[in-house]
Amino acid sequence: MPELPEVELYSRLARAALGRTVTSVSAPDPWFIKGGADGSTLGAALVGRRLTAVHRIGKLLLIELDEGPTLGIRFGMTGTLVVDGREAIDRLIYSPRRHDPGWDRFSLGFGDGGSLVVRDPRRLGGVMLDPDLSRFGPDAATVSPSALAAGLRGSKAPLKARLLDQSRLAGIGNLMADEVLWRSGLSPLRPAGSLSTAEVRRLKRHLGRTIDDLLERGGSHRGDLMEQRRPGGRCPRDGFELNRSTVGGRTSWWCPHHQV
DNA sequence: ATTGTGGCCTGCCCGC
DNA sequence: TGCGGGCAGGCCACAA
Repeated sequence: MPELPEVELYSRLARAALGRTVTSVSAPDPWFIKGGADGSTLGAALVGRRLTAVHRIGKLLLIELDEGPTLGIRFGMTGTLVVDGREAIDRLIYSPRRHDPGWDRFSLGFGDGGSLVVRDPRRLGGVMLDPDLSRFGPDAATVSPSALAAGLRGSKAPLKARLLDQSRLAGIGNLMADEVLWRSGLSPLRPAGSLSTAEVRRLKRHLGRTIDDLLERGGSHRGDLMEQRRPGGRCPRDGFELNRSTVGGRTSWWCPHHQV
């Protein structure tokens, strides 16, 4: 599903549209437009503008337009980005493989005939103008060790819940949280504030490596733990049967032996 | 303020 | 063969 690695790949794909001018906006699904805008306000804000920059913060894609607003795109659980008919990701877990044109929830048409399309079967994503960035914590890909420690300090919430909290640390979703905790040897149930300095360092190290690996492998579902996230699944490291329960409101799998 | 819960969305999979 | 219930999780509103 679209977590930090997927959205990073989307942002790289979106850069193919830099410098082009928007000539049309299609927003057939009012539900998909967030923040009080609608199809006509989006059209008025975007048509005639040139794409000047693409950024990412956490799971949010940001597209800047010259002398215009910033377009924010969220991908929810099943959203993909398609530029000039090309997709950034060959397969998205939990998302249907077939294609229904009705799943194209928003698109920009460019003067050269190309397009940028947000495709989202389950409609959990959305687009907005000038998203509020103040509600995001530091991006998980670039967070400093001290900022990570500050984000965990003093919290009694389960470590995994804290990692999923986008206002504390932006970009981690359910699958990557399980993968990082498994690699770090930390239980998702540990109170976030109970980690020692050494454990925070270890978490930070594995966070960086996990993001690098998943980016290279092409998605958050390509983790080493993924295949065993199922009933009867066993820890790839030591063979113990994995625990499964809901932590932070999400289905969680972890090794009862080496994740402590 | 912090933490936890439930609901939204919809396609898919399993059992009957 | 068709059908219905359960499941998936990012995000938000709301409660304690």
